[in-house]
Amino acid sequence: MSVSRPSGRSSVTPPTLADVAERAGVSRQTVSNAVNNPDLLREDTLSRVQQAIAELGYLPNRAARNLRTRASHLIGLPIKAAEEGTANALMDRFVHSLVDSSREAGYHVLLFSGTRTGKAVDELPAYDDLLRSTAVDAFVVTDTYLGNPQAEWLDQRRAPFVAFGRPWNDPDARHPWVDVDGAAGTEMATTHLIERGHTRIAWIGWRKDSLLGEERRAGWSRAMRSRDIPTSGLASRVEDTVSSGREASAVLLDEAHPSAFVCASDTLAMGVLHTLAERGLSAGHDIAVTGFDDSQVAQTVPPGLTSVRQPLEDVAVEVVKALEGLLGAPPTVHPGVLLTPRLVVRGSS
Amino acid sequence: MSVSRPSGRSSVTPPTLADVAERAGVSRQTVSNAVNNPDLLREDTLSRVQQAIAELGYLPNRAARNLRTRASHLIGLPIKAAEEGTANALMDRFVHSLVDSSREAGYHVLLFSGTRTGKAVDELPAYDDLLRSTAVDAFVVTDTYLGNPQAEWLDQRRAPFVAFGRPWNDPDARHPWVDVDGAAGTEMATTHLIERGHTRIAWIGWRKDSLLGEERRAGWSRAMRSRDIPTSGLASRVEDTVSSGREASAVLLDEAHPSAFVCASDTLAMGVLHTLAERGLSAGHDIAVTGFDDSQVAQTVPPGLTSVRQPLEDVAVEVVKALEGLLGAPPTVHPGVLLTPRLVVRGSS
DNA sequence: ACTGTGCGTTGGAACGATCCAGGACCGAGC
DNA sequence: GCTCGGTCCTGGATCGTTCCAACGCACAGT
Repeated sequence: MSVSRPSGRSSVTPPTLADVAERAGVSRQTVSNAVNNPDLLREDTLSRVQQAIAELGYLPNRAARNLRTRASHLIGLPIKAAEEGTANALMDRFVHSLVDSSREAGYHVLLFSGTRTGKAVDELPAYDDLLRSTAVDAFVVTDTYLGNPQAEWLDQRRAPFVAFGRPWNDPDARHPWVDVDGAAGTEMATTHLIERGHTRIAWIGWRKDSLLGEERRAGWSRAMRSRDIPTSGLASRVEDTVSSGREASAVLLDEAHPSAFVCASDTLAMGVLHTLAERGLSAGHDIAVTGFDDSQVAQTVPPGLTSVRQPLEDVAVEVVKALEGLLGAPPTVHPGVLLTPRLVVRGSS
Repeated sequence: MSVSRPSGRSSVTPPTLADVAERAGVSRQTVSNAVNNPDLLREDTLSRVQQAIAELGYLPNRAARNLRTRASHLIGLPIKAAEEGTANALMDRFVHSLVDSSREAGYHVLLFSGTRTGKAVDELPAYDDLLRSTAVDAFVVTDTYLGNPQAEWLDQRRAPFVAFGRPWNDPDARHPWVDVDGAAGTEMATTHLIERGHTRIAWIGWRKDSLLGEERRAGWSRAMRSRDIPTSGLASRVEDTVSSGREASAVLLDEAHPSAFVCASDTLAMGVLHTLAERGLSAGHDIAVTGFDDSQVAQTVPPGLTSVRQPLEDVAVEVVKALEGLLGAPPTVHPGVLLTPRLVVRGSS
């Protein structure tokens, strides 16, 4: 009952555990238990404390809790600049779902980016700082393409993190991951075109050193081969830019005479639409096109671009599940989750 | 020199201020000063402490610092779901720049969203929780359209925040804001079309209760009127969707025979492109079109959509400047900053 | 009556930083 | 020689929470 603070201060300072304790006539620890382990309290005590909490509008101070529990209840999410001139803006849906799922699990999402030195962006110091200053409990890493050092670095450091994307280059990586079955997506797109009567279906994908690109390509060739449709001369591998897609499709049209294109990205598919527009061909009517990611570009471009839509909302949910397993008590072995995309059919096919 | 912690623990626990102090042979407070007020130290002491810091790889514990200073060094940024089927994804550039500028000012960005109850999303409880639990120091609010209660609520609560967008509905709002001169943007677009020889230039914008939309419309009519070009019958006001843009442009083409369209958004402009495609007209060749926001859609759609590009990077920089003024010592009066966009010309005009 | 066994609750210590009041030291001034 | 003022540094208290050891109490077992 000691007056540990001058009265009248409550108008500027939020109420603390001690204030609630005094009002409810219990000790601080009991209030703490009421918040974190209600089961430990007798029913009448619990309700008395809860009423005091409600009356004062008490909410635990995060900094104090974080200090004591050695946890920040924050999840670090690195963001890269969206490339200009591409259709890639899929992070939006993912981020939003990640924020929602995280909140339900008691976490918030902290954004950060690497420091730019000249042109190259080095992200590792940023990870390091956040870890060492205990600013975040874990990371979500979204790029696990070949040669990306972050996942490996974090693994070595035994820093908790979950990857969106398989550990392509590291078969015995220990961290949890969630990914989307890209091959299944392109296979759906290709099968869809075959069912529409197409047989000469071209592939425009990424350079061979992109394992992600090779996987998507595998979906196309699997669908073709399972119906004994030849694929030779129908595949092209280029950079992920609109102009590359435009040039590749022009060459393919001249040399292989396809009636449809399956692309590894919406960006490449937009390149195909450029070629068609230049030649006075109509997408969907004369030549069919499918993309990948169901970007806003795919949704709005006339006549609508058929595209493979990744279940980013579900990915985020799985990522948070994995994070909970990582940070919670049970040392669960979370191997990896593979989700299946779906095809959104629009006017371009 | 007291052994305040069991040895061997340093391998798992990051070094603390006390560790650095012991190694450098100074008190904790001196280390703290070396980090926060280097001027107070004698030169040789400072370098000795700095060396100890470097050797141990010390970084201040965020939670402890936050607890003591009653600040989280976090800035809350609410995110809304990007609407499907529109071209609006402009947050990407803004967020990235905000993260970068914030880091330079010593802050990180915390994402949050409202809790969905049924269909409506109520964000105010989320703001309230973050404030009361001292999880963030300030907010950045990005939607200040009419009827948005957040800015007003925060103002009343005297919570520190900066708005991206003018306080349209509250002339005597006290908070700092940063905005882009939309009228200047549409005026540039319209003038550009006039210089290309167009005289019948139509406007497709938003419903009248959108002050933001009315401002953009004013830029169009200002450019027209300053050259004595009549505007009657050439304006349309609809919802911000692709289909609305398509329908509005179809009606305008039939009734007013414009040779060019200035649109309040890329989404509406895409609607125009749909109409043109349906009628076998060529954007840029037969009919000129301009959009607003320079979205990825504008950048990738054939033949390229001329669009007004907001200086989002600069907006973020100004927002952080305002935040620093708000949270720093000097109670600066930061009235409001208005930036000018620029026109990115592409094939559609 | 005496000892164990839970349950519900308690007060002190700790997390790691900063705030604050004051101490050691040194040269200047009378 | 003594005080004074300033610079540089120190040790204790504190922020608000959770961890930890232990305590009072009611009840069951020998």
